[in-house]
Amino acid sequence: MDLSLQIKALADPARLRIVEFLRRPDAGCCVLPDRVCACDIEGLLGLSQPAISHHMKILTQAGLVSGEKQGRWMYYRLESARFADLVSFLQPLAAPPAASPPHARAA
Amino acid sequence: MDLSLQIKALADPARLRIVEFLRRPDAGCCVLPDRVCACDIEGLLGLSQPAISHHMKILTQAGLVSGEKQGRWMYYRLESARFADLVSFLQPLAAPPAASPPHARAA
DNA sequence: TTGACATATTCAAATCCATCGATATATTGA
DNA sequence: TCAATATATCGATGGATTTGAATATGTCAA
Repeated sequence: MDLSLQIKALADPARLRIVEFLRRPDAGCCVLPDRVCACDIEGLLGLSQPAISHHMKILTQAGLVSGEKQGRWMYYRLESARFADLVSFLQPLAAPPAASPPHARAA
Repeated sequence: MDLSLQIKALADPARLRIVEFLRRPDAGCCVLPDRVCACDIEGLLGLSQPAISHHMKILTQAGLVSGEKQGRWMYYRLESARFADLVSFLQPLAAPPAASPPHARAA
């Protein structure tokens, strides 16, 4: 529920790219319909395998992705519900403050 | 344009509270219709004045808020357009991957 | 001009974070 | 069982980040 946790998980260029890749995984060695193997992510960024594992852990702990082990491979998937939470939080901030603010001095 | 900059600016509990406060500033010593004085923010969090100044600088550099000096005081305001950018980025990720992914295997 | 006040900046300390190398665990195939 | 492979964990390191104390800058009031 700590929204800050999810935002912090996205506040890293590598993880941001991972999330975008999970949404639109172009090609890849072992891409399934809507899941992505960790090895593909490793190929995407120029990072070491432990670094990828670390980032996936952070994204998973934040609830933004979920992983499922299948044999030797780890398949990851976006958890769109959590992104919807983020959108719900940000949307009021994206609305111009035109109308009546809480402590408006009239009615 | 670096979306990561804006997300990183929000990835801090203090700054998240500041942003929420800017949207709904309940009371305060010198609150204007849709602007908030820095001194009110200092009262809100339990942080020192330099810390507040630092956070406001980061939020401003990210374009999420804008400040206007008025006499001795600094008035801050949300830049909702930037939050709209964030929403635009997150919304596709919040949509369930139901329909045809780019490399769908049928139709 | 002088004093008081609001904010910004500088500096240093402490903490956190991303990354890699080495290694561990687990799974598959022979 | 043994070798190979995919991923996770550990330990260490360098760099970024948060924070407060001290100080600077700018502005108002008298």
